[in-house]
Amino acid sequence: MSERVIPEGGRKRRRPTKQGSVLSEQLIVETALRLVAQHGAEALSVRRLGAALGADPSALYRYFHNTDALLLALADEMIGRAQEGWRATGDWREDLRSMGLRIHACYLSHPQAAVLGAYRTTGRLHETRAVERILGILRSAGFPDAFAVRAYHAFVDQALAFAALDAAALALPKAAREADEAVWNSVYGRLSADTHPNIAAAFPLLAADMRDSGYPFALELMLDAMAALRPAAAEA
Amino acid sequence: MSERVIPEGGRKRRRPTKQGSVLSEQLIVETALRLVAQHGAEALSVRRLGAALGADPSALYRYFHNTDALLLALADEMIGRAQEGWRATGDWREDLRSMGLRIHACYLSHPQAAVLGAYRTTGRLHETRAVERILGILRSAGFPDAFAVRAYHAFVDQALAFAALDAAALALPKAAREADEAVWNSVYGRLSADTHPNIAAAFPLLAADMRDSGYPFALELMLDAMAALRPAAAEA
DNA sequence: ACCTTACGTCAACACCATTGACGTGTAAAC
DNA sequence: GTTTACACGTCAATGGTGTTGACGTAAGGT
Repeated sequence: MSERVIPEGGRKRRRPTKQGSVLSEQLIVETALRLVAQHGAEALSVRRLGAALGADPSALYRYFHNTDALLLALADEMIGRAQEGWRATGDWREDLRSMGLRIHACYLSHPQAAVLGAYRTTGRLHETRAVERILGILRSAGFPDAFAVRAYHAFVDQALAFAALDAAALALPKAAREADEAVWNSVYGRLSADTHPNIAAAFPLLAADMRDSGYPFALELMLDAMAALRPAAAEA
Repeated sequence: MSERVIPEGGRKRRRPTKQGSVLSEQLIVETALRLVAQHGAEALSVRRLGAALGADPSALYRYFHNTDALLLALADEMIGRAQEGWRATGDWREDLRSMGLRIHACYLSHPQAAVLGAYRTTGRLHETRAVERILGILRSAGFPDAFAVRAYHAFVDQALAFAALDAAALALPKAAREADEAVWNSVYGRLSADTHPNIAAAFPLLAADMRDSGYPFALELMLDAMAALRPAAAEA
């Protein structure tokens, strides 16, 4: 088939499908996200997406090289949505914090899609913009480049990793999620102080804390550590 | 089929397969892990696992309710292996560090199972032991319970989240993984300094750093921050 | 030696991603 | 205004996947 996909820029002949939809990369991405939001991640297949679009499944291959390319497009769309309306304040800690929490929150609002895309490198528009911004925050905070790069890497991966972890828990089939949650009371709440003294001593606090995401606190610890390592010359 | 699976305890009639293997839950788990380790994530399918065992694929359903149950069994096996031979040194930082790195490394060695198991709460033996140990490290380091619990949560979730993130990248089909890696050179290396000044300035460092996991550095930052928040009374 | 039944096997089902061939309608060329 | 080229939606087929019900055989208890 040599090359089936035409880049979105040069599309002219928009022929409607039998059922009347006019396809586009954008429409496909939006429909896919909607499909996932409504019926869960496992509902995303080429066949079902084709049906939801009112088109033959194989028509998608005119827009995306394969399903993986489609996933990357979904991932990038979500990064874009996370950054929508974000503004730098000039306070590096505050800017990193808000960026991290936004990414986390946005992925959690589409748990099923987050699971699919959080760990991909897309190289697409929204992603490069996010990278540029975060690097910019760190470099203009006065961190030397070598440190800024390592800090960028740790920060971004932490945000995406927690987002994926928390999203995955949310995206679990209802039965499995409830079973996992019940384990805290049915197993950890009943461990003997003889065999598990630390769990027994901390259990009430533990059960309460595990209900929420560990990300905000982990993020705060990371920012603390970065602040402590910031060159004295850069301090305000 | 009512109930096809017999719990491992009550198995008596071990009939060899046509090709002579004698199946067991343990053998299946081991073979699956070996399959994944040797031939990559894609090699793990019921059919291929059956072939590797010298048995009809459907025989597996006599041992596991479905593939999800099989993968959970793999994950449980891995938690055990991660802690095998671990010993506390009494230095809380060193103990947390070694525990975190072990979990991370162990999950990475079986990415396919890690992706599915990292965000589940099993409440099984190996898991409760790990929780007890980590809480113990923090409490006997002198952190008050309320802080120890939050720190435990952040620590564990960060280890699992990074493990899942890095494992997911490894578990990608070969083509997709290579494409993601190539993006760093083909996209980020070619961004103009006009539109993306920070990326352009930091690119060589960035490309080098992104090749490895961000976890070790993120872990170190977390330990730094915890050390700074440790009550003065507890300091040696 | 007889029963019971566990468990390995077989065949079938429903789904999946992907591809090559085909023809039609569109937009550009003249 | 007609013609022409080809983009793109459609169809059919391929080889993969997990899962299940029916079946017979050999193992274990008696």
